[in-house]
Amino acid sequence: MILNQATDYAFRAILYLAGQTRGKVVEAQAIARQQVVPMRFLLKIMPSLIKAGIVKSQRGVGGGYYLAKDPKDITFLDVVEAVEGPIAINRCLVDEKYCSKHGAPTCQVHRALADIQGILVLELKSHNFGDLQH
Amino acid sequence: MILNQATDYAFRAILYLAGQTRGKVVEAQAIARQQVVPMRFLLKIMPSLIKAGIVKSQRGVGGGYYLAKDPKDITFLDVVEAVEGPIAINRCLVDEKYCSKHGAPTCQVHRALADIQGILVLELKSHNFGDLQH
DNA sequence: TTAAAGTACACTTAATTGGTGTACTTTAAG
DNA sequence: CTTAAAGTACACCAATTAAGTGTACTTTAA
Repeated sequence: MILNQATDYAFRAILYLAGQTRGKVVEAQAIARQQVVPMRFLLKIMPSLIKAGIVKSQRGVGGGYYLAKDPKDITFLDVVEAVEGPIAINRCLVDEKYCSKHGAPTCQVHRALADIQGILVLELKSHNFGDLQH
Repeated sequence: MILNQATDYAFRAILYLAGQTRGKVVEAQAIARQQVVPMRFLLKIMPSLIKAGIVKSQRGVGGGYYLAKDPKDITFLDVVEAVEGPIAINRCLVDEKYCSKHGAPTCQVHRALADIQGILVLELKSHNFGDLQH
């Protein structure tokens, strides 16, 4: 029931990029140093943010990263899902084979968990990186 | 960002006990069989539910488990915390040393996460095993 | 006294986490 | 057109956690 370190680093990287003037290309080195993230690990995380359309990169000399959209359009949910994949607070919510009642509608635990997960997803969606800026 | 298997099994065990007539002692064997939980693993989980005051046990011949209180007074949060310990969606919420800004109030990611976690905890608290019974 | 039950604790195997190593590709600048 | 600074790709690794087992023990009704 915990976000992993990669997600935490992703939050910080995006927060940092959101604090730059829009479109400014920032090298990994700078993000890593400023946000106290192991540089090599950050470099491994960034591509998933790119695939998710959250940041863009520029390769070659003077390259780096910049946000692909306005910070207020980047939610916590976007970042979590980009790094960890779709949210599932219990594996029975992903794959029915893990539901001892095989076939969700009869399992009341399943229903309650789906409920709770729904609220969590909404809440993650309601926080964005624009709000964090002030 | 997922509950572990032990917690899932605990939910099912409690759901099963909640479906029995109040105070009836049910042996681990029966819970395991009915809820499709590996018996030995269940036996390892139950003591944490006992420590948390959620179930009680009777040892010896004819022994087993029964709920320590009314199902409606057992929340999902109670069970999660009994099995997994206090909830923390990010380690920076538990131990400041993991917050790159050392000292929470200045870190905006930290604040947003604390917010989200608060909602999650409330939601877990709002579901109980009495509601599941009908 | 016996056998059925829960308890305790050590162990095991596999997966996941958090990183690193090494080689590669892209690209601005000289 | 070469160089060096940057990101990318993919394989590897050590430590931790997850999920489950083995074995010995304690409690207790019959």
